[in-house]
Amino acid sequence: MAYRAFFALPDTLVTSSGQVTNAVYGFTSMLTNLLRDEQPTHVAVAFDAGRVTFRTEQFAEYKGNRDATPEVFRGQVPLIKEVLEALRIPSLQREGIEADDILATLTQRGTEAGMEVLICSGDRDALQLVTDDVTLLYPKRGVSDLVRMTPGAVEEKYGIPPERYPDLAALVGETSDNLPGVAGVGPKTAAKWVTAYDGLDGLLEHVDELKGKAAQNLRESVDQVRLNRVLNALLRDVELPLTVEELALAGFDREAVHRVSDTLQFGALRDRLLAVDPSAEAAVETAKGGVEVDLVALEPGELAAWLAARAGTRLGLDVTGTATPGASDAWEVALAAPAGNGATGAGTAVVVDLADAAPDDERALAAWLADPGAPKVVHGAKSAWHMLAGRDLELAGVSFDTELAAYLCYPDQRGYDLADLVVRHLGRELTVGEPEGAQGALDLAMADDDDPHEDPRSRQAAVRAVAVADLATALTGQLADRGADGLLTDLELPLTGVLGRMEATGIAADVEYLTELERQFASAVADAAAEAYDVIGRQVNLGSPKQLQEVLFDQLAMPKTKKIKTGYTTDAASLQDLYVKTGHPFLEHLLAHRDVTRLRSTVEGLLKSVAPDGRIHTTFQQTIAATGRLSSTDPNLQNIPIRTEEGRRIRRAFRVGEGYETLLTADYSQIEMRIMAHLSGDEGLIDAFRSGEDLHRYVGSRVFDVAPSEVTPEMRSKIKAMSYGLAYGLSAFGLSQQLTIPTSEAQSLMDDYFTRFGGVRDYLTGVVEEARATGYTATILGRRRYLPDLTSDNRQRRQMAERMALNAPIQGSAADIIKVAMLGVQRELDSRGLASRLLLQVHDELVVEVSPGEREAAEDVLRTQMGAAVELDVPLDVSVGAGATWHDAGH
DNA sequence: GACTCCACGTA
DNA sequence: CGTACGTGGAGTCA
Repeated sequence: MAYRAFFALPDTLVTSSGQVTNAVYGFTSMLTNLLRDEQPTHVAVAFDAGRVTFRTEQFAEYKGNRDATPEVFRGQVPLIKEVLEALRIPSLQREGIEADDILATLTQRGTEAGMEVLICSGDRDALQLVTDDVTLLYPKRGVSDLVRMTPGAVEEKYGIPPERYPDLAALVGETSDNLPGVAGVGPKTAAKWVTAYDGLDGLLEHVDELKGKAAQNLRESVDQVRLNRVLNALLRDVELPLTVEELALAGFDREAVHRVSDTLQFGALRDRLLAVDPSAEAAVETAKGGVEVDLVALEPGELAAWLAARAGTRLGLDVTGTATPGASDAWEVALAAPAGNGATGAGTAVVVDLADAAPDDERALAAWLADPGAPKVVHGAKSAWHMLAGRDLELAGVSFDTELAAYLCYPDQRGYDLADLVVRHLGRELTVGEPEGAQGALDLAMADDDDPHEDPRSRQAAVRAVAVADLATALTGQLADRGADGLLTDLELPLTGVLGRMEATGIAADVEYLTELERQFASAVADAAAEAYDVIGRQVNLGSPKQLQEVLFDQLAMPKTKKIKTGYTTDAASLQDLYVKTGHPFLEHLLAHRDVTRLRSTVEGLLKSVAPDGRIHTTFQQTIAATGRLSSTDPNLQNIPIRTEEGRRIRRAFRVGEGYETLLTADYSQIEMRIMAHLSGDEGLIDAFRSGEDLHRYVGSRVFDVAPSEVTPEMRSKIKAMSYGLAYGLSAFGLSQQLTIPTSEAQSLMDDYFTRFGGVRDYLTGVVEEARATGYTATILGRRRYLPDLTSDNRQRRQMAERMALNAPIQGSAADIIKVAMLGVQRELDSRGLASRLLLQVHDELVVEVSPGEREAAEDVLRTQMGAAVELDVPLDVSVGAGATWHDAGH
């Protein structure tokens, strides 16, 4: 069936890392439909074990006409087995035996056990197994269109009962098995003979009585026919490691289903798959039983006592509201003691409606939330912090964050949705357990609006709070297994508060200036477009790569660029290249148009993001980057232009705010190279940093074997490109492209580099080897990234994973360091009573808004805390700049 | 409207 | 055939 899927589906079904998935996708899809439509109680999947079987021993040419199994298919077989493992469906195979023999054996045993049996196979030999209790689902077309072959259907199609089918096949032959049939004998003749003589044996006994050409041919190939009959008989007594009872569907390993769906990039198929999980129903039923949450309806004023009764217990906390930095609000708070404590196994929860809580309860809640000694578990502490801050409620004492914990355990995952984590780690669905007597959500919705305990949304909040508390227990162990408990407690969790403050503060924007900038960029866009249209004599959408391809490669017949999925690339590097080759003025205007369009859209985005307070509040994502970096969204303030003068104009729009003295920026110089020096222990590189000499000049003098003063700017830039490239797994080819030099020259440059800095080479090869052995890379603070693809059979996937393994410890350690520094900076600003405040982080840079008179103190805090974040074998160099705008504060 | 692809900005 | 991100526009599909 997998093989059929392989041919039925296009090989363009491929993951982003290049793994073709048509066979595994098609197979899984078919299996999903079977599970859904047939509702089997027991399932197994049989595999062929190899080309050599007992049949090839009896007839060397058996299946000898088959081409070698395509590599692209073969590579997917282990993936199919992974899927099956996740579904807890046994895979069976045996050396020397074919899959259909295993199916025949299982059919035999199942029938003996009184079961009804369904066989799904593309091999017609399986027809012989069909009985009143056994149906063959035979693929008609592709893999989704299955015909139910019952005894009646076999009879109708072949004119014989199923048990006679092998007799017929022996006479007709089987092309796909390379079994020759009797010349001139097709299914019609064969069926007639088999019926007339009551089977093949009867026929062969009376072979001399038959008349005609076909009969003559039969007499000449009796031996082959007998052999065919022996070979096409399926074995029904293969020794198997499992009994049929052991094939009972156990329910999916949902975590594994998610994991394998992640790697295979199953989207809709993942959902279809999870929807047919036989265990899901059980989970939902449990929830319906109402054992998940016991939502206590407190009388006004009772919250303090409820909390006091649970003093010291870690409670789950769920805040409902909106977490828009600078405009956040909280509406409702749910608190829960974890399930499993009470006799019923249900979590106990209370819900506080912030809009109309009794003053006593409000005070009790505020005190508990702000109490650092009252431990809390949250899913997404930063959001909760924002929402509560919107109500002037302080949040402290968060001892666990299930979102951050899941991120630290599985940093490569796309998201950490609470419902998904609950399913993965608790084997439950995040559904509202219905209270005793209630008929459903509709009744709940129609209940008294004023009582939060009757509101389904309140119950949902309570369920989340319980789930978070339970999840914390499950994830605590996993976190400890990965040695990441310290990272959570000492780094990521305290950082949420720092980030929350930064986001809430925002950075002041000069709206008038931005508006004027937008006007200028917009007019430059129009000019560039007009000139471009003029050159080619027509108007096209310059923002459409598709239309540009027509202009460049059809109308102007320019040389083709690098191929991409949708034709040929029109990216800036290629356009520049084309311009050098053709000197065509259209390209000049097009490139200018691109630049200025981009700038305009950046400015537009910023203008849209300015909040009523005149500041831009980004959101720092703490659980996105697999290396441990932060990312910035809505808007992204980590990719504001800096390289070109035009772009730098945008940085002037970020200003020191009213009532503050100046902006201060502090960045680490060459932090990644310093980490490389530290991790590799390469003495040359360490000396380079200790010498205080310009790094690239120093390295250049060693590689080119000249005095540092002799290093030309050209040499220096080559060295710089290579040094940074090394941390990304740059190849000689990549280097040659970047520097526009021959690959051979790039290769010898790299060779020379590694001769001088052997420690770097040893480190880089060592880090990949170690990651392959352990399965993960680690940063200096022990942040892990798991890279299962390091042992992939697929070269593209493997090499991609190798480059990730090279980069992750370096980029990730830099991320660790600046996070530690941020905690230190915040702590020092607070303890010294300074009003200056952190605004932004851009991977190796911090931006601070300085309160009047604190210029020197703030700079001291930045230099000290950033410089002392960790102890490396090389100094951490920090450079600081000040100015009224981000541009002027830069350096 | 949801999604993918391309292109491009940052470190 | 260099890692890590986020965004906006074009194009496509249901």
